[in-house]
Amino acid sequence: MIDTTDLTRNQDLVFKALVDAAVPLSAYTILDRLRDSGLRAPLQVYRALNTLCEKGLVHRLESLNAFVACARPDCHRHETVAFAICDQCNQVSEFSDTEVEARLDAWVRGREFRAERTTIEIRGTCKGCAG
Amino acid sequence: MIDTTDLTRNQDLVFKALVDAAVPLSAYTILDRLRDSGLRAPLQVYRALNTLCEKGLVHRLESLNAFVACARPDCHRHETVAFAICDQCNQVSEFSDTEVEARLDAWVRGREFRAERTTIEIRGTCKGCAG
DNA sequence: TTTGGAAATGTTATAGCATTACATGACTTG
DNA sequence: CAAGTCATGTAATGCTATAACATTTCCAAA
Ligand SMILES: [Zn+2]
Ligand SMILES: [Zn+2]
Ligand SMILES: [Zn+2]
Ligand SMILES: [Zn+2]
Repeated sequence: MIDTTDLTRNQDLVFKALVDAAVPLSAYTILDRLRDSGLRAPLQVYRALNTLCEKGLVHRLESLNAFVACARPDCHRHETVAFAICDQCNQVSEFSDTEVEARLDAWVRGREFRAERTTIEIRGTCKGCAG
Repeated sequence: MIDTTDLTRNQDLVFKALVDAAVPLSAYTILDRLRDSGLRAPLQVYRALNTLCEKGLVHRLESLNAFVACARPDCHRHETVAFAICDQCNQVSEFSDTEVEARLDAWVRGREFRAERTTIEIRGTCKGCAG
């Protein structure tokens, strides 16, 4: 289980901003929303985001250059998490698939490639927006 | 099979720069390497890259903000291509796995999500660099 | 041959994302 | 207290990508 009690002030502000948004936010959007709370510079946000990502409370979405609060407290049981991202409403669905993990792992092991971090992002349109 | 004969001047320059490099390059690195060939502005490179990506001759690597020449002339038979990227030597291995595609497709179809573009990128260390 | 449309190009400026460098402060531990 | 570590503050800079607009090239239809 993930611990949210030992966050510093800035980390807590950034995390709460992402949880409130419920959709991915860029670092600069987070900064704008936290200026009234005292944040002044991008680096304050990026530092908090780095720590939050390391703790697994936040995920970086590479194809958006944005960050989203983790939707699944147990996602750390998986090495790899996948994201389905709706380009209309920005909703993100986070999931994992052990078979996908196994196939990718088999591929890299077969080539003696040491995997550190895997990104899986599906961009498209969600059910509600396609309707 | 992919056709490389109908490229415009700028597209051809950018494509050859990527083929020569054999590793991913950022748009600005490409621009630097092509200044002697007449390119002056980022947009000239980005426009060529967009076209090359649409044709499937080039892939964008989201986790690097960089571009790489397609290594597999037949990769278009697959909706989805995966990349193993060595952070030491920058070598990229491009592959596809129909089972991975099928599992991801099953997930999105189950939620009536319409997938447009899927990114799979594995960052790590290749066999040669791990020693 | 002319003409009109589509696509590519050239150029400047600007917007958006991320890090470097350095100084300061808070807190712990011996 | 002194030293070490971690978080913070601030300014400056660098990297990535697009907007806006003018011009040129090419090709096909009239
Ligand atoms: Zn998660
Ligand atoms: Zn949607
Ligand atoms: Zn390819
Ligand atoms: Zn390597």
